[in-house]
Amino acid sequence: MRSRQTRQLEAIEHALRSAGRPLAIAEVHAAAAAEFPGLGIATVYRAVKTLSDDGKIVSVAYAGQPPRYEWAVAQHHSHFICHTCKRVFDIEAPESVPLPKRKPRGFVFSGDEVIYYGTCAECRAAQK
Amino acid sequence: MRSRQTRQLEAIEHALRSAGRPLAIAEVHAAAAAEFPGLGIATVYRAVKTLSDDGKIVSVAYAGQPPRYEWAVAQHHSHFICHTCKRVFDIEAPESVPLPKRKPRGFVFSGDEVIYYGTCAECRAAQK
DNA sequence: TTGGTATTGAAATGCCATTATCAATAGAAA
DNA sequence: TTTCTATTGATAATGGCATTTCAATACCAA
Repeated sequence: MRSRQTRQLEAIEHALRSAGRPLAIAEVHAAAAAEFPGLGIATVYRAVKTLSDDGKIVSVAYAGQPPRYEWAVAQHHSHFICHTCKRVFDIEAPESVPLPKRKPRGFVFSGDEVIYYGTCAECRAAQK
Repeated sequence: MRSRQTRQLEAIEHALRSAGRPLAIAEVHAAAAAEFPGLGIATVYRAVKTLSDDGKIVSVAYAGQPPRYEWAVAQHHSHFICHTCKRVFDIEAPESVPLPKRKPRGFVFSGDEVIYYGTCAECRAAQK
């Protein structure tokens, strides 16, 4: 039961809230440590766990990458993954995704998700 | 450089080829061991690595789950993930996925992927 | 068949993200 | 302030896969 407001907590929350995209633990640590030097990695893990339990952030994980966390927003959105740097960006979700024409007998669908792949602006600039 | 054809290799290849869906290492081991009792897990890792290097199988990985491997097929397809057992099934890919209306400046898209979620027939039957 | 050696199984080892430990620190109530 | 104790940071411990090691085994060319 968290009962005290600390500077490190504020830095971590701020990092996640202002990122606008899902951050891996290492990314959260880097961003928050810029605001609060000396921040320990264990504190990041603890804070992320608390924020996750409280529903303030949600986790996202893709293909062989460590889980990432992003500030929970009501609005539905999709993700864009850069093949080069592996970072995940938020993009506007498509209006609708077609249901598969055939589904295996007995399967019940509950949702879907679209992932777009490509190269982000930074990586594209870097490889020129 | 693999230069001998062994029974364990055959069992592993057969398991992957006949599965029709991506298998985790543990699943490959279970299926192949049914055909070749005593099969070691290290052999599965070695075989999967070789098959992967040869391009005979491709790997897929989702959210917190270990990577899975499926026999490489030319045909494009999507995956269905069962929320309950976490297994991944192949399903026919949708004809087309809408491109996002707005893309961040400088991003270049190279492809997309749709993941469907739900409950598989087995798990649905089990929870009744 | 036989012999040389690639391959195997079991166990040890490596790797690394996450968690637990614990003394020191710093919120915040009084 | 002072005091109590939640929280922190450093680091050790853990847990999970994955890889390496090595003596025993079994392909397969001759």
